[in-house]
Amino acid sequence: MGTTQLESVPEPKYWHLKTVLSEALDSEFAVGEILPNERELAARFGVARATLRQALEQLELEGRLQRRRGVGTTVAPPRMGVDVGTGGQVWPGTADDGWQPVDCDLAQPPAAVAEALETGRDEPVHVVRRSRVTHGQTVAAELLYVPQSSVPELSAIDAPSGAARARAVLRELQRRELESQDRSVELGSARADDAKELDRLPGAPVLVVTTRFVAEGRTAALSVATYRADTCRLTFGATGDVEIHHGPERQAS
Amino acid sequence: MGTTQLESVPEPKYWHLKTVLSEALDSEFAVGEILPNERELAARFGVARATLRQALEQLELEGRLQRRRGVGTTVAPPRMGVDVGTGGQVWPGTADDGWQPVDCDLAQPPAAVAEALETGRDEPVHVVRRSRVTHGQTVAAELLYVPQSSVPELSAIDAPSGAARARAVLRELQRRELESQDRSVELGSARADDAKELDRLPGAPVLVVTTRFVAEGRTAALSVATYRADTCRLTFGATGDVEIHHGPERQAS
DNA sequence: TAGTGGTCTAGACCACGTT
DNA sequence: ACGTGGTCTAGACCACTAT
Repeated sequence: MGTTQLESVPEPKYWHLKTVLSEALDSEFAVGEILPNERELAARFGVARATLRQALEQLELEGRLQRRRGVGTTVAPPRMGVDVGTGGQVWPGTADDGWQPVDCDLAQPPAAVAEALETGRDEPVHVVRRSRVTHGQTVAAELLYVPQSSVPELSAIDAPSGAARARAVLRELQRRELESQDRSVELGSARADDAKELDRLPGAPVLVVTTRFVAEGRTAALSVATYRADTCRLTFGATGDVEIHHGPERQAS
Repeated sequence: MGTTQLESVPEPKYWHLKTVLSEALDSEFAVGEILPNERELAARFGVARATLRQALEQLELEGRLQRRRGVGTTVAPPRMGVDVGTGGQVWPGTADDGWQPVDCDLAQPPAAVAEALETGRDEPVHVVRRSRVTHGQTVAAELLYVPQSSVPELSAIDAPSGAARARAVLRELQRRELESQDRSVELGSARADDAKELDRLPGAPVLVVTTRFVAEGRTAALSVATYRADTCRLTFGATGDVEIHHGPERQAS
């Protein structure tokens, strides 16, 4: 037969689109460049806008694109390597690692956190909020849960709340001896408050890094940090400059 | 005024839906239970099917649901903790960690990999494929790139390819002294082949763990492992049984 | 063959940032 | 005010799994 094998394996349109766009990004666009808008791209490829969006969503998930409402779709720079677990075993706030205390108050933690901290169900704990800024961008938001028993000498008079109190809690925590820590990473979606801090929409994909700090045989603190999954590559160990990435990258003029 | 504050902050429908469903999952459904189908759920909530699907997608991303074409939507068990980086610094294949060699052949690596390996552009390297099985489920697929210079004594006669050769490459690799290794984690989407191995659709969200093995000052091997993001929580360090999770969970009868 | 989730369409309106 | 991406609808058909 003279027929070429058309769609004998019906690859989804959005998948094929994604491939085509991905190659175009490598060869025809520079980092920071603005793509044509969705309606035009859809028309150009002869698909419905929803289908085009499905392809764009995937590319954004992979960190190739950045979309902003009211602005447009731009070509994203390669993901930045963000070091997690500097030097292995240190209390939070010890190193100058880009974490900035935001505020702190006393609140009842979620049930799952209370369980990990081995505190009573209704016992309030210190909740320290911090945000991490790298290369001028907020890449992570953290909630650090510290049981009152972990910082017994904290004076309530110092500051009732706010960044000053956050620093005080961290300072008291660092006076204890850190036995060990363990960490886990999983995929999540940004809660409304985290999303705002990270300059993303609610539900945006994030990498949730949970760290448990152990001192004197007990969980002395629990950190839940949410990193922007689109722009961050979490690195562990010495050098964080390994670049495993797609093709050529140029800079927008 | 007698008006209640209706939608003064117009929260998206799918977002609200997600919240409602999430609570229902906690209180009214058991792990493994099958939800009503999408058309019925959409009708029940009075939304279009696409909107309902947007909520389900998010819940699946968070590991709360599992959807299978032709079958239905089921309540997912809590994510399993998968240890990454057992004992810190060991060659792949040393520990009994659930990794199984699949096959191996000589191929030209992607440009980015060749760069990290510091091999010549067109120089073929050993590509070992392995898959990791935990609790009876394939949770990860790996491509391990090993330059020929890292396993100089590998005899070509042993086996031309296949699992036997994969084991041979690993064995030779383990004879060298491992200096250090560094690792990074980022979000990706499954390529077609990985997706098949992981029993997911192409484009499914995965956690990509890249490990660089250093021996004699050079990158002796590079591992790119893709983990199912929906079912896995990657753990680092001693105990991997910290459970930071949502509400109550029951078991399906 | 029946029922499920996956893909796709062609519209509409809304929220947001810029001008 | 305008243009962007974000949300939503009401359909249609397809691919897969189980019976």
